[in-house]
Amino acid sequence: MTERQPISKGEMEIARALWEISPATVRAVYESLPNNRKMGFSTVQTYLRRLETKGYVTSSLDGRVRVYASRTKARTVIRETVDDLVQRLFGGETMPLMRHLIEERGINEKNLAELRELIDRLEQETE
Amino acid sequence: MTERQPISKGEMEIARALWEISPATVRAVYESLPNNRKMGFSTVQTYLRRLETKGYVTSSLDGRVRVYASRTKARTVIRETVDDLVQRLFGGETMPLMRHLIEERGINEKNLAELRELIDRLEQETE
DNA sequence: CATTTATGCGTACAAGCGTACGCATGAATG
DNA sequence: CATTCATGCGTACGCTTGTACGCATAAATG
Repeated sequence: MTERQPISKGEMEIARALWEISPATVRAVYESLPNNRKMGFSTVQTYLRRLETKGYVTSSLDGRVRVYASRTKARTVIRETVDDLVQRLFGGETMPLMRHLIEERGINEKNLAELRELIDRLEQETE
Repeated sequence: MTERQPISKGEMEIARALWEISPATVRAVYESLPNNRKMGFSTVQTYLRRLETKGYVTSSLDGRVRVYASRTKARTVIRETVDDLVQRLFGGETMPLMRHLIEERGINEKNLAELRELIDRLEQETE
């Protein structure tokens, strides 16, 4: 695994936006942000530039417009980020986070069903 | 809820260490850190000072040794932190994180059982 | 063609972060 | 008692982060 510089919280939002629509221009990323998330165009530009420096995205000029594309898979970034969080906040244990999610964040009917399925599947594999 | 300044990753490790053994001196916190986590005594000291400034912990002098105590409940900090993460990395959806945890982080036999229980209990409450 | 609009790119800048040193002072040890 | 050890407290310092401005230039519009 290539050693990348850690991604920051703000960069993460942009990385996420990008890998939903990659490849995309700064404007496209900017406009894809949730409406409530007020962040200037040039801020997005800076984040994308930094993400490129850090190795998370690539870019190339299409005419004179720069187009950014994800370079690191979402799964990878998520894994690294979550691992780090679990390490720092729960000493490396997964279950406390699990518990927290189930107990403190709303899980609806459908999610419950899916969760059950996931667990079933995992149990299959385990034995 | 009192508006606190956001806690940083490093501070979080120390906050966690503290609420496991609070009240505790700098040294106690320092020594409670996992062995692999190399961080200087004075760094821990600085983190605790900053945590106090930010309102996460309190302290008082016992003789000439300062004793720190948690002031914000673990649950609260965890909620804030996880909410933020889920927002930035999953656009506010809980399930993707759930899925990630189940699929990408090792969950053993016993955890599976507990998970099942949690889900059952939640299902009771839901209806 | 003149003007407005959009973009790239360089630069900025204060606040926060991670990590720590040094000094003064009080406690412990020989 | 003299020396070593531990701690509080002030301060430091380069790096990162969040947020953005300004200029040059190219494209679109009137």
